[in-house]
Order: sequence, then C-alpha cells, then structure tokens
Amino acid sequence: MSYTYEFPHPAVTVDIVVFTIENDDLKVLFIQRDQDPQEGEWALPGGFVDIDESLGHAAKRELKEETGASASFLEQLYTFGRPDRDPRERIITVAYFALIPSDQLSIAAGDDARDAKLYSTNELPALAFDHENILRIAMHRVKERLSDSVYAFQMLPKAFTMYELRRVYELFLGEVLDKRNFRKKIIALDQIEETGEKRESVRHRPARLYRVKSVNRVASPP
Amino acid sequence: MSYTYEFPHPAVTVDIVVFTIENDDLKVLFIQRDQDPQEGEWALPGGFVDIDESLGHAAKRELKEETGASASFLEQLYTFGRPDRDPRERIITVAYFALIPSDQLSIAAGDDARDAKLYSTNELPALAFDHENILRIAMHRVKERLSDSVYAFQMLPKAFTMYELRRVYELFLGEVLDKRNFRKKIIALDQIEETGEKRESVRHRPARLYRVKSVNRVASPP
DNA sequence: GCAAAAGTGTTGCTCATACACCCATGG
DNA sequence: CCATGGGTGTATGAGCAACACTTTTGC
Repeated sequence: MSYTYEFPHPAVTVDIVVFTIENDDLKVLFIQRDQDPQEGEWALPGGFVDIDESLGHAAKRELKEETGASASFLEQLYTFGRPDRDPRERIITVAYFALIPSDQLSIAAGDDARDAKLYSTNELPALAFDHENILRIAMHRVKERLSDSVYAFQMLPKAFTMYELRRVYELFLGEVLDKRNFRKKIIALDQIEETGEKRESVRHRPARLYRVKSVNRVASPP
Repeated sequence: MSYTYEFPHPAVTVDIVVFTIENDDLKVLFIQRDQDPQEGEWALPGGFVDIDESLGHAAKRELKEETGASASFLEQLYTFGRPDRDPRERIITVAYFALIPSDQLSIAAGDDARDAKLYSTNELPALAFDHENILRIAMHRVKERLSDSVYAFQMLPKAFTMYELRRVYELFLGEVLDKRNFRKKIIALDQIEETGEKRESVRHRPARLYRVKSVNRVASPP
C-alpha cells in the first residue's frame, strides 16, 4: 500500500517529555532506539501521528506503546520543524510534556524501543536528533507553570506531604525554598486540603498528608 | 509530478494572526479565500509549508504572498491538529502571531486571496475552519505577554508616546489603565528611553516621544 | 538521648493600586 | 477661553522574603 500526493508532505510525529521524581531525583523517560537512524541512541518516546487521530491522542498512544506509561495529562510544548532535524525525511514534531507520579509509572519497553528507562536530569545520556533541545525547553516551561499555580501535585501520589510537594519545586527550580513561606504560599492557593492522615513509620515526626481538592483536578491549556 | 509515501502523511500549514492598531482600534488581518473549500469566506492568512523551509520561514513567506505584509517578529502560538479541521485532507496547522505597526503594514491581496483586509476585533466576519478559535487563543497569549514585559512597542512606530503605548495595553486587556501607574511601571522596566522629541501639532500639550532601547530589540521564545 | 524532619509567626520591604490637580497647545 | 490630552506624587495595603526554635517520632 502506498499514498500519493500532488505536493510533497512532511511526516508529522509527536515526542513526549515525561518528568517524574524518583529517589528524590528529577528524572526523564527515554527510550533506546531499535531502528535506524540513530539505532542504539537514547531518545524521547514518540512516533508518527496516525492520519485520523488527534495530536494529543497520538502522544498518549505512542507513549503507551513505546514505554508502557500512561499519561492522564499532557500539555503541548512546542512544534519543532527545522528541515534538517531528521536525516530520513522532513519530519515536523509536535512536542508534549507530562508530569507523572513515579508510583504510577510502569515502564516496559515496547514497539520500536530496545529499552525504556528513566534518567536523572543530572546524568543525561547523549540524545538523538534535537531531543536535548526539546528537553531544555520543556524544563523551562515547567518552571514557568510551577511559579503561578500548584502544578506539581501531578507528579505526586494522591496523598503527599508538604515536604514532598516542596521537593518537586526545589528539583525543578534548582534552589532550596523556605519551609514556612512555601507552606503559606501553597495554602493561600487553596487547591489542596488535609486528608487527616499522617505519613507514619518514618524515623522522625510524622507529616500530615494532603490531597488535591476535587475541583482542581483538571487543567488544560490553552 | 507526484509524491508517494509508504504511510499516509498529513499536510502541514502555517496560519498567522497579525495584530495591529489602526484608528485607535485593535485589528486583525484576514484574507478572503479565493479557492475551495470555503471560497469567499474570510480566514487567517497562511498556507502549506514547503518541504525544505522552516516553519517560521513558511509563516513569513505566506504572509507576504497573501497579504503583502512583512513580519519581522513572529511567535509560535500553538499547533492545531484535529483530524476533522479541514474537509480536504488531514491538515495540521502551526499557528503564529505577530504584532505589526499599522504604518509598516502595506496590504495587497496576492496569491490564493481574493482580498486582504483588517477587521476590528469588535466586528469580526464569520471565519473559515477553526480560525475563530485560533484567534481567541492568540489574543489570550498576547495578554499574557503584555503583563510581564514591554511587548507592545512592536505594534507602534519607532517613536511613540506613553499614551499610544498605554492604548495598546488597554485595547488588548479590555480595561482602562491609570496613566500615572502605567508610566511608572513602564519606566521601571527600563526598556524604553526618551528621544528628546515631542509629538507636535496636536491640539493639546505635545507629548514626549520614546523609543525602544537598542538592547531590547530582539525577542525570541522559547 | 539523639538524629531527622515537622511544624509554627513576626517583621520589614517592595510593589501595586488608588487617587486629583495644573500645564501646554490648537482651535 | 475652552477642550484635549500631558504630566506629576503620595499614601495605603498586599504579598513576599528573611529568619529560629520546639515537637514528634524511630532507632
């Protein structure tokens, strides 16, 4: 089967930057390519958009197929289209990013991927194509988002402590935040509430657990 | 001549939202379509991306070809890709927006366009495809940009008064701003300077003219 | 008892807002 | 002389940053 057009058409792909926090470290999900070009190199999960699916759908599907991960919320990041960004043919890629709690990330390399794993943002492998650039821009975008809303809870389990929430901010922003001021700011945003439970069995005073208020579960720019 | 691929490829277009201020009114540039589908309808200028040009280049080229307008600065807005957004075939469009001073806008319908003209955002024609949605999102983005930098001078001539600058904000934000506070805020941003000249021959006290400091001429997110 | 994180308030500063009057010019 | 926008300063309140000590648990 083949498809013919009167004018040349670029291929369109999606790439997804999945951020998660594991072992108190900010990590990103990559796959090891199983095919040329750049076979064996690490790259962002992604792939071709099917002709009758939406861009967001393609992003979720490719992420699932290649890594086993499910993203409930994706934000479109930017569209990269330099003519020379892929050696095969003209490929325009629509990049997305997601924040996923590590306890909801079940990773299993699939389709087109020899392997799939998380890398710390402090110890990145060499990346295929322009994916290092895409990642840089994604981190920048997340920083922006954090500064004007409670956005970080997407990376946390349903119940989380103030400390855990604060760590998300600290890892993205790359600076330490004052415990008291942080708590005040978050409470003022009025988007989370106490569960009444505490995080027990730790070798220090147990911390209160919080959850997202149900009103604030959805978010979808623009 | 025809082009054949193993898998179906979507077409990729760019669409450009050009904002300008004319007669103290916020306007957007539209073309009247000269071809099916939606012949005769008004639409955002735009068209197919050539196979070997960048997305930004395509946006500038299409804008020039269809309307005669030149944009020195474009920002990528968002990529729209619903499978049913165009009846012809699957078309994914990368939307851009530009702010252009009306004295630098020379409009002349070209290529694929029966007519090209500015419409006030208060009196929009019916628009083809999903262009009304694109426009709405573009206005939202410009509002965001205005609130954290001097961005508005892109819509003004090289020399402009505080009043003119303030009107740009007022027209986008849809509210009146305090003259004194506005001046203070803009001066604090330290991005413009007095030219030493005044806007003469007006039937009131002449206003000082300002220009953008040369350091601040460029801007290019992300 | 000690290590380790949880939890809590106050103060000063900066920034945004609200607000009213005289000035320079053209007609 | 009048209509029109140009230009100026101050006072108040909100929000943010800086800062240290006591509490609760596991080991």
